Amino acid sequence: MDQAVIPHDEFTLRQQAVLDCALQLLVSGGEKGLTTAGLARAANCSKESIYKWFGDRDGLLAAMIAHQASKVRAGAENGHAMDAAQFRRYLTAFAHDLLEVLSGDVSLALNRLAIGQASHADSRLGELLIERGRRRIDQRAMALLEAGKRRGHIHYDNREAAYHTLYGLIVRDLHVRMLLGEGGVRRPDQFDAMADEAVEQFFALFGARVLAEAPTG
Amino acid sequence: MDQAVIPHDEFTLRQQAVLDCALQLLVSGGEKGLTTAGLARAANCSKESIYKWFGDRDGLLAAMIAHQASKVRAGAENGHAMDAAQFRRYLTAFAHDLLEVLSGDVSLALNRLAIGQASHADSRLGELLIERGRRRIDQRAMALLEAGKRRGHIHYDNREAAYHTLYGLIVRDLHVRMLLGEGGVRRPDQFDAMADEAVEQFFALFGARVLAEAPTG
DNA sequence: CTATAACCGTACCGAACGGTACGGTACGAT
DNA sequence: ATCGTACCGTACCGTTCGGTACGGTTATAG
Repeated sequence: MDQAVIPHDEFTLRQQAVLDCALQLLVSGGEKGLTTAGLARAANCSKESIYKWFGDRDGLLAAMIAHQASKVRAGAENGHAMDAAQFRRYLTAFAHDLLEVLSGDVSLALNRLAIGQASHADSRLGELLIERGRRRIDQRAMALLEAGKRRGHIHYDNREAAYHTLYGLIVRDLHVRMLLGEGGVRRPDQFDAMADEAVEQFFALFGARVLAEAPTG
Repeated sequence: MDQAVIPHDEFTLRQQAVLDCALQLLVSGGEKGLTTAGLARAANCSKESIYKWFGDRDGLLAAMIAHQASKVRAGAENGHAMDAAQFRRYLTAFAHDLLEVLSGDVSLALNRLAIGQASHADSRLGELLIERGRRRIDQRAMALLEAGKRRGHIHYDNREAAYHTLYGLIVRDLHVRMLLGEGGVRRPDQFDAMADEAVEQFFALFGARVLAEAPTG
């Protein structure tokens, strides 16, 4: 009652608004488009508040990552009585979601930011991005794979290896190409077909029917 | 005779030395580690020469990419009388080379640079990187696939799709993770095993024996 | 009414960087 | 000897940006 809005973050609503504004600036202008003065102007707040809330610029960037990560809900389809077709649908949905997430404006901008900061100094932004953003996707997918294996829909020896293969089949080199800004790579209208094909290939490799030639590594 | 050294570039030897120095600076310090003043100091040249040779900073970056790309030799194994085992070895070698290239210090630094510049302004560095660096790798691989198909070792309908699948099986999410600077991802000692497994899986998908379930898209 | 706290807007500072200008030097051509 | 060219090293300029300081404003508590 005294807290009508669930605190999505460790941040105030006002701070979240500022962080959203910062994300928008980052998306539209890249790293150089996000300056403390510009953010203060765009968000109608003072630079002093920004520094009080987030410490310094790196703190702001970390907060932006944390804030954005707190927005994505990890869809947990635990699959009670999941038959083969349902399992396949879940996998396809995961593939589609993954492509959607990776091709999102904010995701691309944050990944570009973290990658740009990855070399000079130990800014740990990359770790933060992986830990806060990717980890829960990985967990969701691997739980799904585990459930599929338990029900005999697929077979594998190494869960992480199987997941990484699935990831590779879905994403291929799309992520890097989008990060590089190559025109004509982002085709959300083809995500359905890409997800279908990736899952098709994944079943060809790990489907329970094909036990004959298990990868010998 | 009058030109004992083959002109690898469109650049003077002196300019190439400066570009190499710039690449080294970029590798060690990231984008912020590469300043015109710092480059002039490290390469024992004047800033004026840098600007005369390369125009401006973006010209320097483009020249660095072109210079680096001119170094990698495109290994052309056209495979006369290439039997199945030989084709498989070629594919594995390609996979290994790809992992080596993508995990190289200079490659990672240049990709980070291009990705960082990808958002703000139309710097076209990403396009340049893909066109000069990736394209010839793609060509080499697709020529190899084509030869393998012609000899009946593999089967596919769409050459590019097959290649992208091969790429995904080899690289997975390794490239992005390395770009993000995640510790413990670069394991060159495992490249052999990874290449083997990727090729194994590629044959499971596109090997000539398994014509039964062609991907219906 | 007053004190305190949070915050906005603006002004300011110092450092770094891209880019330019200039004096000095080595060297080949005439 | 002299001219032109290419280059080095340094100094310089304008701008931008991260970070700080300060005065003015709202609002809540006592």
